[in-house]
Amino acid sequence: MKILVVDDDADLLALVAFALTNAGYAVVKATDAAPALAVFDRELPNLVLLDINLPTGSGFDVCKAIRGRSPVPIMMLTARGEEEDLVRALELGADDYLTKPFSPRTLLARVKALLRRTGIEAADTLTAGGLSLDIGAQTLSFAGGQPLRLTRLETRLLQILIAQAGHVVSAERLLAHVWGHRGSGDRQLLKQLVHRLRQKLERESPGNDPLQTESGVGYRLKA
Amino acid sequence: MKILVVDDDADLLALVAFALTNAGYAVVKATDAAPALAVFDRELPNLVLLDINLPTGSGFDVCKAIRGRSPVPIMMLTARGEEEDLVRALELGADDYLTKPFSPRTLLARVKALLRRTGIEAADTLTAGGLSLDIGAQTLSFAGGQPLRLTRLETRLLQILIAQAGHVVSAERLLAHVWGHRGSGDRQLLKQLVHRLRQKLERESPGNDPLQTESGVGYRLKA
DNA sequence: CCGCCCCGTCACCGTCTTGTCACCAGCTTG
DNA sequence: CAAGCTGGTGACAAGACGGTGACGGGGCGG
Repeated sequence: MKILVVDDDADLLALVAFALTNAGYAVVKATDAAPALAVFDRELPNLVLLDINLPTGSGFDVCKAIRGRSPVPIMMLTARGEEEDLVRALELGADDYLTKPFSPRTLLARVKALLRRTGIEAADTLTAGGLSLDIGAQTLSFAGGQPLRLTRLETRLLQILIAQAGHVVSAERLLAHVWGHRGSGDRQLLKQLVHRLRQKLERESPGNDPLQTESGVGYRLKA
Repeated sequence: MKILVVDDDADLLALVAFALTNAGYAVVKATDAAPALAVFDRELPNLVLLDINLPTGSGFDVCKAIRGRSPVPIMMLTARGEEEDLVRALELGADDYLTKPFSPRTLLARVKALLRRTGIEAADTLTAGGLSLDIGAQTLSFAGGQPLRLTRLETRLLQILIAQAGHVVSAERLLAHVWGHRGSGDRQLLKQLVHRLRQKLERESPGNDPLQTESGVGYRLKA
């Protein structure tokens, strides 16, 4: 589940990104109107959090532009006292709004409700390099092949590797993402998990290991 | 399809009731917390529209009380500026919310969306993969076969599985839908229900189990 | 009141998942 | 070359998970 956050206030942006990331969402950021659209086209997020006040161009234009190319749910962020703007945004196709200041808890509850409302809950698949990971169903599909069942840990491992496809992901980061802080420093866990996942992949598509070992650093998924 | 509307504003109540009635729903009304629960128990509506601000007792208590006895979808009605209350309601088990003022058109769209999402569509029969479920009669028919009698829980289980045919439905979601929040986390209930349903289906159509187990995730109905 | 059905609960079993240990090979370093 | 580190591999066991049978309480109709 990928969320685009657009706000020119760097502090707020960082806070929101932190809260969402902690809740398991992938976050992409933009601080102005034009970059926001560029990031949108590149990342195709599942939800957009959009500030009304942007340095150049307003949130309205961004809202309208996004709505012109996708039915993705949009939640506007407004300062108190901008209620009139709000109405305009809703008419332009925004789905919901949130008044600043708000707590991370509020943000998460509203984001979840909006996702539920628009029915985009579990339908998130990550794709890279001929692999397609369905996180909800815990399955992995090769380009044109039938789905392969994965375990919980294997899914978590691939989730981050596919999201970062082509880039090395450090062992520490993998450990933190798959096991939480508990597994910190235990490379053996990671060794075994990679080993077992490779066996599964090998059986499915022999002689083509997409998991590359970066000695002394971590692992990388072939792009 | 019966909808309970709870609001102390008589004008709004009349307006909402009018819009819903026109759209073909049966509407029952209440203007305060205690009567709302009484009406709920008597009428067992399929959906609840619930104002947060009530003369005596708050919408929270009503929401919690209803959620304690039924997984019926609940949509909260809030005035602008009550966002904090909203979060609490969502955490208490409300499924969606609507901010006043709203147009009748918006109301209908959201009510329909919520009913669709929770699988309680107006359609009395759901069909998928050669199975046809009559919710009102609690019967299931195979393609070309005679109807099979189901229990209440079996009907609720199949209702969501058929609505999501071909897609995995998580155990958590099944538990929430069949038992409400009470059954949360109790996989044994689900195990037994699936077991009993499979026995019934097996007797009816041997060697053809449409319920697929997705280990570690949930169940899926063959499309 | 009695029997039947629904369904919550317990117990047991086989399978799968996962943490842990042991060992090996390759590379680097002194 | 020896020692140490890193990564790959096999094996084992505890625990989780799903399937199954059985028991019994509560509600309902006869």
